[in-house]
Amino acid sequence: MFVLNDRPGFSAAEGTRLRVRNAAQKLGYRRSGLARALSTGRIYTVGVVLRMDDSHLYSVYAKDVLAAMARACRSAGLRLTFIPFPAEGGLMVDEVVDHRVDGLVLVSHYADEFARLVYASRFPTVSFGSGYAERLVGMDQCGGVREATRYLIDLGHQRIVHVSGGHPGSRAFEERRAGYLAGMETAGLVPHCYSFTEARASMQLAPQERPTAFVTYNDDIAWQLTVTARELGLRVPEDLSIIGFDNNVLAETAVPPLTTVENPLDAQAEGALKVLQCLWQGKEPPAMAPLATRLIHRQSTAAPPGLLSPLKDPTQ
Amino acid sequence: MFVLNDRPGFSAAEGTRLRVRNAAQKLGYRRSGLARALSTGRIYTVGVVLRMDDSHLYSVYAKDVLAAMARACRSAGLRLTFIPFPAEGGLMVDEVVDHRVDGLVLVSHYADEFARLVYASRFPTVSFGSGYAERLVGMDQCGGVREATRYLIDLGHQRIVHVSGGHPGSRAFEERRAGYLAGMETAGLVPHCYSFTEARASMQLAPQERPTAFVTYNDDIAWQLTVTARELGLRVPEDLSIIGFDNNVLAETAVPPLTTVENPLDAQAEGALKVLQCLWQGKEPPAMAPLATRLIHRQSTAAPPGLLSPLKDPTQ
DNA sequence: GTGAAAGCGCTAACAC
DNA sequence: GTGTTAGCGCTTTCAC
Repeated sequence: MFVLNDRPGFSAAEGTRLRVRNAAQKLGYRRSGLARALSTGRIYTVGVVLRMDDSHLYSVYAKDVLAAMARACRSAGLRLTFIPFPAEGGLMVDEVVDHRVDGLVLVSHYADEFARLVYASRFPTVSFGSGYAERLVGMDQCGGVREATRYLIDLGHQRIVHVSGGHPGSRAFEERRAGYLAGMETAGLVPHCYSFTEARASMQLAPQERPTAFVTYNDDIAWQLTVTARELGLRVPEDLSIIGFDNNVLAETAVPPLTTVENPLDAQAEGALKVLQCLWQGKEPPAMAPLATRLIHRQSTAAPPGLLSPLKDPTQ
Repeated sequence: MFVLNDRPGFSAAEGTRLRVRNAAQKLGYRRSGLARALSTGRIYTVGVVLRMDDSHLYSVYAKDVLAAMARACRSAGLRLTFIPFPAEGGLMVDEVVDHRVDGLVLVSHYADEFARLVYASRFPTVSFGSGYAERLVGMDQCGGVREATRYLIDLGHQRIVHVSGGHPGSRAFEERRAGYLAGMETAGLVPHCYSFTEARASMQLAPQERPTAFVTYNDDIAWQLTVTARELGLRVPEDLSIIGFDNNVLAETAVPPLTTVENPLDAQAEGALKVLQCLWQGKEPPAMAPLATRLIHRQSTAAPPGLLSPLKDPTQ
């Protein structure tokens, strides 16, 4: 009994200890993490609420977040329960706040109303990435995109276009856009924000008119753009520079590999867990400063075409 | 009290019912799924044990399996806990068999010794894909690859090579290989099984000597092979046909899109859950016949080069 | 040091 | 129908 529970300050002969263990095993005895959880109030499991993507099962972002959270949980001796948030229909708060997990990580964009209700329940909860503002462990998306834009400008680009993505109005959507706008404004260049369709159309303009660089919402879009460019006979990066966001597997495997803004998922995962741990100890966690992002240099960016010839009038 | 528990056969005025609900909510009352679990013996959660891939976080296969299981669980009103199986170090059986989940799904290849111990614990467990043989919900990998090989033969190929992958000795490794061997044998062709490195080297042989088609272990390898082929100046499928396995996102996005053997993950996920449900009801589930696979026709396969000219002596 | 008992928050079986 | 109670398997506290 006591040997099984490892009662502190219990000493038995090693022989006895072993015999008890064996007998227990033979009887098929397994300690119930469940009963322990009810008794201690901790089940050592965190729930990760992740929007189900209608597109390819789950996006590669979702998968990477899950992997990062899984790693962080494992280091922390925690288990991870995956709670998909259905695109339509959503989730009842009671479904998630029922103590089958010790805490919740709300990942990025899902209905804010849901997040509000979860926080209102006072259940230990933290937001991951670019989601609901309350108790958010996020990164400096705006700064990252600003740096990317700046980089293109330094290469000599002027007709730089931002290609939006994600959910309009979402934090990620707005901040990445804002980073681009800030970068352009600092350089005194006129900004253009396109949808994917508009970006595609713009590629078909005459060389003097079309954009020489795209700063995109994420790697998925950047990837699509490289494919489209190839189809249209444009070379990347010679004719067109493209920058992504996330630094996921697509950025690495694209042809050419994408210059992109790194999204520090592991750091965010650890940060999120740290917040939950504070909450479990009853302390209100300190506000987390957005994590720094950095630009990963690969082969999808270069000086704009014609830069070697004398600079022409940048009108238009 | 009873309205909160939805006691069967309890009838109160709707008004009262509502008032009670509101009061409860105001007090922040949440039903504890935990206590209920201890009481009923069901926590409505299944654990999915998935090998952590040292390579890209988790392989796309792992992600797709997780997605399929997540969908199946959701339809069944179950929650999914993700239990990563660390590549080195493994997992203690007690860690997983502790009643924080109702049952376990063991996905594909991890140490068989672990699987054996888990089954020995008599905890409700099922194997998914191509893993441990006991209570396995799998598909007909052998038949799928045989069909793929057959297809290439029908196109006129003769120098068809199998490119192995995965863990040598694992079920998946052996069965897919066996499917290839069977296909070749039926046609009276001599089989060659290469590693990825060998396959790569073979591409550099003279046109008359190099393979005209690869049947690969999975889409990841097939994808790599298309990249390698392009680097070497070989055209797919004009110079070289390639067939993958899994039909995952890589098969779709590869250039050209890959002909591949579909891995019916959703069906397997549902099957696995069905098995667990039997187990929960105390019935030993019927042995599941391997699910049928089918060949998805895309653009990475064509007749071998030179087929239009008179057939030359197929020596060598 | 070792045993007994209360209690975590539910469900299910049993009285009223 | 409606209230009461035992008990799920642990941890913790309190007696011995």
